[in-house]
Amino acid sequence: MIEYSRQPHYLVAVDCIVFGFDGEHLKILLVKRGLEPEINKWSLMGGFVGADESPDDAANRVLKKMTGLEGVYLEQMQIYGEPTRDPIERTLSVGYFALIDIHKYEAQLNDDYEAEWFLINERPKLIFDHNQMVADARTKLRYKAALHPILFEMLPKKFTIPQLHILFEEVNDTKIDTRNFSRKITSTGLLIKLAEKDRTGSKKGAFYFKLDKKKYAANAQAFLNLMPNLKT
Amino acid sequence: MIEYSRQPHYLVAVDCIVFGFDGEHLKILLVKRGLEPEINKWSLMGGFVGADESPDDAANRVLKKMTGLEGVYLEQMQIYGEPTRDPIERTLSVGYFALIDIHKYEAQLNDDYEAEWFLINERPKLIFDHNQMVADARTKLRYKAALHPILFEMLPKKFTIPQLHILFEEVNDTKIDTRNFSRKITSTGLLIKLAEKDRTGSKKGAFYFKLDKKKYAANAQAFLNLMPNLKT
DNA sequence: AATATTAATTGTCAAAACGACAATTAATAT
DNA sequence: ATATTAATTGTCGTTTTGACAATTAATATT
Repeated sequence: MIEYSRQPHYLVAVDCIVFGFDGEHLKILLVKRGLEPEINKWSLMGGFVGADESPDDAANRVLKKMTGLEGVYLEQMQIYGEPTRDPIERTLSVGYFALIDIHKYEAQLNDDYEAEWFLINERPKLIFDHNQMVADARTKLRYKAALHPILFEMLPKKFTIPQLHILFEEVNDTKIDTRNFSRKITSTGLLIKLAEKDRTGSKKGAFYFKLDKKKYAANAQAFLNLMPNLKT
Repeated sequence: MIEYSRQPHYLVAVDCIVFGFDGEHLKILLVKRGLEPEINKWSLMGGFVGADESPDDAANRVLKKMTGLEGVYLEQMQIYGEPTRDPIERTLSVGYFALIDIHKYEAQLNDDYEAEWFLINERPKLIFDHNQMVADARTKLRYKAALHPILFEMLPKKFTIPQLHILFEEVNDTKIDTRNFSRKITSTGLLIKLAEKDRTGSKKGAFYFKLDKKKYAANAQAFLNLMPNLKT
């Protein structure tokens, strides 16, 4: 019987930075930790990787368990593996960021877990290295969203250009010219204009759009230059 | 004494895809595996993450041990964690890709390990999921290199535009117009032209350039659009 | 019912970047 | 001296960008 003798073994966990958008601000979903140490402190959604699952499986399981949602946009970020990051026992954690439609979540809120949305800039201090994870996720979200049309994942199926516009500004923490933005985003050819208008936001109303799934899939790897290189 | 009861523990490893460039082709450095199972088969450079080191530390240690090189460009790729990827015992592996100056390595070749450079397209079948890792690394290298000036890492301190040009073509497996390429690459402002010329490649000779480290550091996060959008 | 108001959308335009392709240059080889 | 070769610099029409103006479609006000 072959074996890898005398190599140390570790716990492996996943932690998810769950991003949502309430129409005005970028938010993250946090939970009160349910086990010692640091019980009842705010933390990211996470859990240990089980014997019969991959880290990706584990992240999906954790999200399903805590939010009730399946098929969520999930992206592996990086591994956090400093030897002393968990005071109890060496644990490596795979960081993921998730983009979810905040309204979908609220619809099927699971009260078994004390979960709460926080404005990204007004979040409480988190346990362990979770603060660093959030900072990294924010950076990665910006990076990815500047090149790939992923922010749609945080909006309902039908959305308006102004909604998308605010979301882009929030994620990038900058002002973007509305006029240039709508032209650029429609020129990607990824949006299908619907007949219906959203009249809640303004007098004129803004047309709803939906995503062209085929083109979305086809453009998943291409670079789109969705963010302007602001001059001056 | 708090503990995380009854959670499974796993081995955690690192595997490195080491890229190099011989002036003509993109290559990867492989080693003959030194332990069972699959002993003497070709594999990536790897090792287990020790008790007192992070995965990043481990990757650097492995590279130092097997190539003698320190301070190598190393980037975390993703974790490979399918439950059955290692037949002996569950092992999760963090994949890294490394870019090294092939000549630097040859200079201090360490014969304790049977290491050999292979053309990226003529490599032998590798153990476990290492073939997938190489494919992923290639994709990620392309992605990153299209936006960030990292390919310099595979060239000597002094290099010529034609050298860089061939490297870009190799990495992206496409032809790039020489005339447009040299203008684009110099217009980034990242290169400093030296007085000396390389006369080995042609009659006219090509000027050597070196990297402007300051600007390189400043542009590490910016997008540069280094690859043309080939039309037709 | 006309008018003011507001936010969405479409227009304009100059500057910059892009990419196809030509011409020139600096060396060596004949 | 001339041919040859690869490096480099030029040219130019097209597309993209981003600053900013004008128009449009609705509701609210008078």
